Amino acid sequence: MKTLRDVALHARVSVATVSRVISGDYPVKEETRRRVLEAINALDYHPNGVARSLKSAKTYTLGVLVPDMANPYFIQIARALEAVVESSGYHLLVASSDEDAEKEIGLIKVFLEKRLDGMVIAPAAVSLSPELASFLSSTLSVVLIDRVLDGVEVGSVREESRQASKLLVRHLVSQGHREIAMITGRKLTTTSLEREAGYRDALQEAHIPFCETYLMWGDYDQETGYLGGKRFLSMKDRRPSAVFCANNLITLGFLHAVDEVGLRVPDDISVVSFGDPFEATFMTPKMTIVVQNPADVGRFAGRMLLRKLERNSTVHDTEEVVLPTEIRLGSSTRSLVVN
Amino acid sequence: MKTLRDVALHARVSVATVSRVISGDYPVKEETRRRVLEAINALDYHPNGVARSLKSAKTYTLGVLVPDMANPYFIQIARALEAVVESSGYHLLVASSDEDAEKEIGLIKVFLEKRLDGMVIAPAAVSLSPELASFLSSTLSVVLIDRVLDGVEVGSVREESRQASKLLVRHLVSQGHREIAMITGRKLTTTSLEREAGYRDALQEAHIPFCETYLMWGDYDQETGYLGGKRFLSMKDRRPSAVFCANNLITLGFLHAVDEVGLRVPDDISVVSFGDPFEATFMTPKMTIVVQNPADVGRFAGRMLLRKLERNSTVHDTEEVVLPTEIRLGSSTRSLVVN
DNA sequence: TTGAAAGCGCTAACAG
DNA sequence: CTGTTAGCGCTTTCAA
Repeated sequence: MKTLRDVALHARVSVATVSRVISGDYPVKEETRRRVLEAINALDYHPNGVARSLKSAKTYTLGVLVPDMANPYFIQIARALEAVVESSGYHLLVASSDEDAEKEIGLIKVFLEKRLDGMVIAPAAVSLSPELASFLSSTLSVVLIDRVLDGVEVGSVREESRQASKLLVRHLVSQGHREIAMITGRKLTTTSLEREAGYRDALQEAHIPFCETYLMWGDYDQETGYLGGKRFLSMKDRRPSAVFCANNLITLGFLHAVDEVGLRVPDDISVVSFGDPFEATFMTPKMTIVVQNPADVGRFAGRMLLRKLERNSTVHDTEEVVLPTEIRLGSSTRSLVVN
Repeated sequence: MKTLRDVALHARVSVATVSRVISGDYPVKEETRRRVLEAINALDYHPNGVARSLKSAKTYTLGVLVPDMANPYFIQIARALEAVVESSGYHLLVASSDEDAEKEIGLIKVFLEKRLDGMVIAPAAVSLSPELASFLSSTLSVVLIDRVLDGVEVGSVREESRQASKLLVRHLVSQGHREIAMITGRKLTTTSLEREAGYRDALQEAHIPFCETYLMWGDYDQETGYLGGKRFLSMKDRRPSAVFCANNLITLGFLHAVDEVGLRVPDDISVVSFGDPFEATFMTPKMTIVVQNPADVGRFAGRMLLRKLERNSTVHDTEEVVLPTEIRLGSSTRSLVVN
């Protein structure tokens, strides 16, 4: 790889002059500029961004840390994020913690060592070590998405979950369902808690007693949905008449189980879930879902991060954005009410 | 951010000693090491990877350039790639050219400037400028996937496409179809050409004349599948009895169109396509597809890249891996043959 | 076992 | 308009 010095030698000028030509906003004699440009071409010179970053203390790279790269939800967030920040000249590094708190800390450290200018985190853990937490928020521009992290006082963006869950379950109730099960992800994340709360809200509202056996905790993946399906569908005497799946992947796994057992939705069992509107359209039957909007989450988070970057201040900007969601009725539930 | 110097001052040793403690493989007196470690903790010191990279000329970061971040196919390649390289201590930067040759060149330059140690490219363009091409292959470890790039003499990995396409279409023929249309992505990419060739192979084999109006070119996205569907389904007199969709996204769009027009698969029209086995399982009806295996593509490419990195040589390793594919029959085609 | 010092390639004063 | 030079933070001889 060629360096500034090589170019300078070739063009018979100083490194400073070459640097000036490249940066563009310095007065350079036309003839000199031409010679330098020529040398750059002749030598296949590509500026060394590493050296530049060391000097300027800016990498123009941001990071996003998601809990699961296999989940389209987070991929879409990352895409939207990338689209927003790239227009301001930033690049995006995507990493996945695979829902592992250890790995998450490791990756945050990697981001720190790579001296990224800022990062967006969809936390796998509920909290970080106090040192890292306070260090993070004081050193870097950070925005949290989807979940909040105890002790990390920064801006955050997520989608409304509790009310949406309540509406979903209320819809089931209105159709006469009373044995309503729920399959959800790991305990104790912001979203899990909110979705469970919404579920309980709706039950309470309908005076349906909450039943421990109807609530299954697992991960936000297909495996959990599948296992949940197997469990609930095999309940001889009191098989639930409806199931609420807490995310898109769980839904897929659950439908797989339903199919395998030879049952049908909604004839044998009703299903409601969180999901992607497009995906849900191509499933059979069309699902009744809380329409999630990862692109908006990414956009908001991106803009918030850019704002922090510009102010390049460590202002305690603890804005907490909660985006509204809506539910979309499909044909995945059956009414038990006889008119 | 603290620096080595801060730590050295705090521990009352030289920067060299701190560096030695961190690197680990140097003899340091136990007492000194303890003091240094203490200082590191006390100061929240995180090594500056940028400075390290400048000094060592290694970034331990690889890049992957895909044509479309919205396509699960490439996402899965990236994931597998990441899994492979991370076990060797590398990080992965993912970027998308959005099928834009200009943008692709821009991103390659970004990768070059960031001094990534190597990169995997799924080219959007058919060729690069000769200079960049030769420069690339001589400067960096590069592996191509999915498509080949004229003039870039490096290793490549892709999935068999031509024979697979032929089998797919032959299956339709065996069921009595003769009006078989095809919807495919941009002209002139390796995979497009191979899939079209396979389609033609099968027609020729069955002595069915190739018909220009039955072949639609577009992009590898839902839009194209949708438009293709609208076009073919509205052919009054000679609507094709079967359609071959060249990738997963086109299939989704096509099915959307079928649905909108009020027709059904396979009763009104048969469909075969390239796709993800899992996805295809949850579509209705179960699709007849060429089972693609992006994870393997990612793994092979990753291992090939690591091999080059280790030899850290610019050996002209032009291995060209073509992974085998297979077709999986579903219920998305209807036999026109009366037994 | 430790310290001093020379760069890695670049930018930005400062001086001419 | 152009050149000289001092670092950015780190690793690594070379001496001590």
